[in-house]
Amino acid sequence: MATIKDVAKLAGVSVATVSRVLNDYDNVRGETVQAVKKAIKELDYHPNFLGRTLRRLETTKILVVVPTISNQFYSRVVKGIQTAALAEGYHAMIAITNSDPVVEKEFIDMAKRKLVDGTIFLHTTMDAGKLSKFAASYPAVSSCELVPEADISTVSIDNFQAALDAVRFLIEQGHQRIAFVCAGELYHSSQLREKGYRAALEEAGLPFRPELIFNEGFTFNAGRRAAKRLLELPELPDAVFATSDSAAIGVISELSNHGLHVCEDISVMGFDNNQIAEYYLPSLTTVSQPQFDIGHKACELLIKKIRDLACENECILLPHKLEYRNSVKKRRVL
Amino acid sequence: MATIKDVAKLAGVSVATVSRVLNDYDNVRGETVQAVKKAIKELDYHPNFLGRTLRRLETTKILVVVPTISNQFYSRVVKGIQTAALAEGYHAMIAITNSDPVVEKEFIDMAKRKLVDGTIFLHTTMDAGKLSKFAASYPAVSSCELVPEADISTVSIDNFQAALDAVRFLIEQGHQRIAFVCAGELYHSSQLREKGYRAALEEAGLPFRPELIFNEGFTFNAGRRAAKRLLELPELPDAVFATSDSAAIGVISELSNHGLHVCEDISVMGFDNNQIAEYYLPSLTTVSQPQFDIGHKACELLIKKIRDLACENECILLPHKLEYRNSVKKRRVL
DNA sequence: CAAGAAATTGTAATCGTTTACAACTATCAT
DNA sequence: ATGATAGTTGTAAACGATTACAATTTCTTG
Repeated sequence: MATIKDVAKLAGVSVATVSRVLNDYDNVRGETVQAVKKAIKELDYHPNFLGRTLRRLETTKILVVVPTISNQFYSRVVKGIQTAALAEGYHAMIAITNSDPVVEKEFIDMAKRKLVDGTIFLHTTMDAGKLSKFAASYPAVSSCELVPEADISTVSIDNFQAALDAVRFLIEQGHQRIAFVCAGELYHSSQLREKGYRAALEEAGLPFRPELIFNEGFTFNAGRRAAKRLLELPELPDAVFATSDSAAIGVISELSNHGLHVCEDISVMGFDNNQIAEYYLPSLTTVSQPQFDIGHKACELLIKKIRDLACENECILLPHKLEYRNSVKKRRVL
Repeated sequence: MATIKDVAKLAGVSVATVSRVLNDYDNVRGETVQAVKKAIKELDYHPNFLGRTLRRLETTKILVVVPTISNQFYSRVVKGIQTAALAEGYHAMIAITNSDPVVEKEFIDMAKRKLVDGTIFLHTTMDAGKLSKFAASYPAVSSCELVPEADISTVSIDNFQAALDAVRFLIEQGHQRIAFVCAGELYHSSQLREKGYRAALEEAGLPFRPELIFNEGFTFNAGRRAAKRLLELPELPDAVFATSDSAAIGVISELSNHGLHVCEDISVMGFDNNQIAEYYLPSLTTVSQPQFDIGHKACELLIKKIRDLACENECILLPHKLEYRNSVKKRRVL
């Protein structure tokens, strides 16, 4: 493998001059530049990044810690991150943790060991204390699934308001017994959405029924499990609000297996607005999150942090939107 | 940021000794080890990876070049890669190119500049010449979407045989007019599958009808477009074989919009066996690819290459399998 | 207790680059 | 011819680790 020395020797100049050519300095004579470029080509030389990185102490890489990429939600956020990163000359590297703290720790180590300039967490298993401490010493941003009380810049939607809006809509359509499929205490977003759900019931004067809360998770199978349990209730709900599109589809799938027609017999609403929400039959009424923008903004905040670790933390909420499709029964207009 | 020097000073030893402690050498006195570890803890020191990497000229990172992660197919392959990598002490980093040659080039540069030890392409925009040249100088493996004639280790399924099996199955179920939704010349896999499709027709003595070939692509919308065109045919086909599950679902969705019932009125078969194939209504009969295993094997081959760049190239074909579900009409048993 | 062996530690070179600084060359006004 | 100036180029010291080799200390044994 050719190094800068080989190039220097072949071009008959010093390594410093080669380096200057490589970095487009304008204080090198035209002829010299040509000679160096010729040597580079001849040797098929590619500067070793580690040398530069070590010297400059910057990698122009950022790490994105993701629980999974099977979920389209995250893949869209990642795309937003990557776009913003590229625009500023950074490269986004994705680390999939499967929410395994051990794996996550390994990747965080990469950040601590300066293999990347900064880290974006789309979900972390760290608690507020650990995360705050990490963010104090290394550029980092938390997004999507936040850690309450952590001292770090964040980007997400207003999960409380989004759920409130969704359930309000269901109520407006005449639904009263509304089941809620959520992911439990482990996910802050789920808790906030549950608060929104309750707030909507309360403002409409509807009773909160604990038996309609299904703490099963975000996945398709979680939705299925919830639907199975729900079908055993003495009285069926009018509507189901699931905190993810996957779970919503799991619900629909299971209800269909039992001969129920979603929309006609029972309404189902999702969350996220993944592609599947649009493509499913019936297409899914859902809460749309600006996934790309979330990623984009998170990356911008991170780069700000990379440039000035001491800069003020920002907590950004981006707007959500209801997406009206065919899984929710419309109020009959009299 | 603390460096090894700071630790050495605080512990009252040389940097060499600290390094030995860091790397678990057994020729350091117990007390010294303790002193060094204490200093490390006190300074919250994390060895800078770049120093080590530069010295050892290995990064223990591998790069996975992916066109997209929105497609579950790739995310499962990536999971296989990551698992195999971790088992050998490597970390997989994912680079999303959107099949943009410029972006891909940037990431390939990372490999050339030694920021990673090796590269796995799940799809590349390079031609055979470029890819072969790259693979000759840098550890690399090509997988999933291969480049014909390229000199590089590969892992995939036997796309010809898989399509042959699929179409044979459709024919066995009594279908005769079988449409084919594929991705055209850009994708070698698609071409091979078309050959398999033709071979199956031929061996059954069925005519090949060019008007039943729909070169639209792998996506949901590709499937929709194909279905739209297909609905304008003077005579409807009995079955549609799509080269991806997404496209198959696009077909189903569009056909449903026109009041056709998939399975009863027309059969649809997919390819890949993504989660959606199982979850869709109707669930999708499809060709299952061993996605995890493909990734796993590809990573193994890559690590072999990293350890010995000159080792023989291997071209591995993994077994596929038909997954029988509810989108294909069964032959009536008389 | 001396001498050699073994265990432990330190010194300094090294990986491939960047960059401060010095040094050299050419140009030009005086 | 001289000195100042600007434009090029080279020298050598970083960056933060690892590691060959040398040096030191400790242990063993006759």
